[in-house]
Amino acid sequence: MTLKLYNTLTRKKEVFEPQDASNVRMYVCGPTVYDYAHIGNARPVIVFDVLFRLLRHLYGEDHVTYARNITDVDDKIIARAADEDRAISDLTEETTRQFHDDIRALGVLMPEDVNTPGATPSFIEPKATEHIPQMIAMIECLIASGHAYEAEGHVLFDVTSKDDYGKLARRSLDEMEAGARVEVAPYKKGQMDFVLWKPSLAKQPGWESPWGRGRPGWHIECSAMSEAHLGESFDIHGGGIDLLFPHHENEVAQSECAHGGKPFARYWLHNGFLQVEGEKMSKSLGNFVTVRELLDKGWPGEVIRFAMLKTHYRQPINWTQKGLMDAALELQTFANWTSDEDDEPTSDEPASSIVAALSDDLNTPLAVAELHKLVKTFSPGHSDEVKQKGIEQLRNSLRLIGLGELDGYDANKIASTITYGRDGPQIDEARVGQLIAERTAARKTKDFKKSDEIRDQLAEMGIALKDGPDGTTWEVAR
RNA sequence: GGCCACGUGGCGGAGUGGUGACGCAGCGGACUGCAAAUCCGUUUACCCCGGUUCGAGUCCGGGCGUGGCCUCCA
Repeated sequence: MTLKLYNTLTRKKEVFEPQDASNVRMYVCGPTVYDYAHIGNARPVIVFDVLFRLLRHLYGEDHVTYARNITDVDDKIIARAADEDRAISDLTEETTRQFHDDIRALGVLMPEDVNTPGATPSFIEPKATEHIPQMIAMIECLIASGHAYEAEGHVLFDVTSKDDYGKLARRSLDEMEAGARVEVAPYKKGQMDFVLWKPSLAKQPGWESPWGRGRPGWHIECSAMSEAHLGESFDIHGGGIDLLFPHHENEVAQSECAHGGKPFARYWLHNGFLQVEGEKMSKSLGNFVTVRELLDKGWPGEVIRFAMLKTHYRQPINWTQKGLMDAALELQTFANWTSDEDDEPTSDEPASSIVAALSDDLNTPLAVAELHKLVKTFSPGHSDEVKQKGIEQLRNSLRLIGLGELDGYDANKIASTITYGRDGPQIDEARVGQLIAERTAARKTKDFKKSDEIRDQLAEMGIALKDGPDGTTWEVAR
């Protein structure tokens, strides 16, 4: 199966050819830990989790290395900790824990899920604060090679020292300088030069360095951590499109200059942006949707994940309540088939149509369409053998996109929880049971007038009935 | 202001030079006492204006709209 990926570097869909098929390496920019992850933060985590799963499927579980960092030193963190009058490590550790809880609920693979104790880990979650020496070493190397300079306690990268600076974001220095709107710090040689290291006040977190006590600039951590865990040159670098400039451009500049011009990441993947109910998600509009809020409200992680994957990763998403509900109902179609398992699986192979869809630049919406088509191949009137094989393929295919845990899934219950809250409406279950018994009795004597009256009465109480072969069941109407 | 994306049926959302993806909703049918659920079938589309082509949602140019980056925010 050929994997094709859209490479931001070339702005084309390309056939993916790893440097070393026995060790495919991917780096993704992770969160800055100072607050709950919002739905926009969750997107790259989910998208690249699917890619990680696909790579493991295509190249073998032992032949993929994935690094997704935690940024735990940053001015936003410093400011938040100061606001809340708490220790920085306290804030970053708690936020990291919350982040892990959230994404685990979204069905995202965690290092402990894939790493074997004692073996080389295939999933690393490096922290910036644990790589300060590597950052300092890289900065020293950049100074020594004439790409960086020290000024007033800062170390800055000289963008004019790299001929092809701007190649990833496709901007020229002239354009950027013409379009710049900010005042330039007086110690900068060029207005686009960016900080590699900056001095820290006594109160701020800092590390001793050749340039005094200070802390790293924003971009250097990813260059240092990817080098430490994936090497100077690796296959895939992922992140949100918003990071393209300046963050990723500057990573390229730092790494390639520190590595004697050796190419940095070979394939750059960027996920699209997200809006909420048609508006930009912003603090000023007060429409930030955190993963935690959605989970607390009663949206299962699988629904959030599925809603995300229904849109191609490069497209913008308009995140809406209706979209979530649609996703919840659609997921029921698959859960209907996968929930009851009795037979031992004979294979863990997903359907080739789903692998093919994912292999075409991670086309998850097409993969979902293929899942529906797969269900149609076995749903009604087929032999048990065909059905069994189909269900197995469906289950394996869902697992490939991280939706393998649908046992007990109940869209109606979800809808009811969302509508009425976790405690639900006040329902007198004994009374409901009594009415249903009365109705059943009426139906037995073919007194359908009375039977329908009772059903109407229950409907007014917010109860919907289902008459099945094994009797009548009820649920909260939505 | 500069640079970059995106704009598909009532809604969501793939595709991207030549047979109407797929899902929801709607409509018709099966099932059901009637419904619900489930299953089967099915109507509706490519922002606007030019151009290229035998043929354009699909390529090119212009316009409009939305969004992103350039500046802390993903």
